[in-house]
Amino acid sequence: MSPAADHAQSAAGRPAAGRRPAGSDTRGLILAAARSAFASTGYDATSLRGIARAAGVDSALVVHYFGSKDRLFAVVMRLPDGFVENAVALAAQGGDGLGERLTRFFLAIWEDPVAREPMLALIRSAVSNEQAAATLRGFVTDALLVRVAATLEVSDQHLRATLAGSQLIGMAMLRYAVRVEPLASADVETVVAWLAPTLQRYFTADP
Amino acid sequence: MSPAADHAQSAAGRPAAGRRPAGSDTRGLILAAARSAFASTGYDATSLRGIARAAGVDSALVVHYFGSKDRLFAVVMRLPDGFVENAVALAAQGGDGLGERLTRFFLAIWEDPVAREPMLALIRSAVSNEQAAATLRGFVTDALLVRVAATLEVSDQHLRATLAGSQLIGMAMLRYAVRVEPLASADVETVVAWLAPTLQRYFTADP
DNA sequence: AGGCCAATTCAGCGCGTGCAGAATTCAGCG
DNA sequence: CGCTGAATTCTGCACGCGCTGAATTGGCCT
Repeated sequence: MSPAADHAQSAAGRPAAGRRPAGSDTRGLILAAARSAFASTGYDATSLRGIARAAGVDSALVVHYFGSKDRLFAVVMRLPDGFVENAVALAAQGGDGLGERLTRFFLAIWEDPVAREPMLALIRSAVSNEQAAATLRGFVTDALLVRVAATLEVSDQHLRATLAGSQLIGMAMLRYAVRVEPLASADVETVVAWLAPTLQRYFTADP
Repeated sequence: MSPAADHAQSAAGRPAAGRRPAGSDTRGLILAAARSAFASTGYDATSLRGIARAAGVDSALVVHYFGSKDRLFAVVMRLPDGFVENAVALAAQGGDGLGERLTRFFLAIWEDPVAREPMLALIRSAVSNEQAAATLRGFVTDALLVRVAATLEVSDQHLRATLAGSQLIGMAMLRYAVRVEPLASADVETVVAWLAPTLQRYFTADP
């Protein structure tokens, strides 16, 4: 009955199987839902079924598009293009003001809502998932900070880089993940003003 | 058959139900296993069955002793006595050298294998479990740093305290949870030498 | 108009989870 | 020696998980 709308669903019945009208980016919907789910609860505590529910879709469809939870996570985790290159370029400008430039760069990523979600997902997953921890380790050490530190002419480059990373990650945890006030609501300039000298000292101080 | 050893287990059979010989602190065994399990994987990813397996015990026994997973977690999370009091006492000694004393105190907790496990459990759970996050928030702000900062005569006490906390927690994450080198293997004095001035500046600097 | 195939849902398998209840074994006490 | 009650295990329920395979629908191309 009611043949005018019989294709979508039978009254209050099931959502009706079959292909949807063109232009409906279902894959994109799923990806967005996954991004937000992984960002807010981390890898382990996020379920394919939950993602599917949030995207208004059957959970098998998630598997259909992405193959497995692991592969979906990997897609979500792709960082914005040029991420690492930017960081290295920053360092190439020399040691003076490096602390401030790095702090600004790191904060800019977190303040950008698109880039923030993979970052949150990474931090949330790294503490309880060994694979994600390895990714974070690799990112913090190899990809970002060591290459930054290598351009400096000081001893203990690796230790200095890790210390700088510890301040940045600690800030990200309290400000964006756990949301401790008043750090969570402080404006960017205030945070930069406090952190930049710390990083500068880690990179250039004598001891 | 073999009536001499028929009470423990029937050859390679089941572990035999019933009460154990006296003096076997089973509850303590379970608690230790739980501590280590929660510390290494966080609340959500830890299962009662896993804890029971590690303790060489049936999972129902864990429930018998502790009632529920939540209650077991709560018991594990009890911090060593006088934890907070020590921190406040530290601050009462005045602003000079506060950065170093606080850093040393915080590191001492993490270096102590008994106190380390609840701390790890807290950090590992806080990022993906809202209840644990609230605990961490409360600890960082109310219990510890605010009371430390309140004894100082500077503006922005709360922000300063949170910044100090961000450096300490970031260090703990990289050094103890994710274990990024060379920070993870650096000796305590080195870490103190680098972090103490940072905290001192957060507590007393002008801007 | 008709066929192909991607998109989508459904049903279900095998597993692990937290937890409850009954059954068993034993230590300690009178 | 026999009771009692705590300690311990067994069985099982109801659920959510990741993932698979088959079925259905309907856009798109010729």
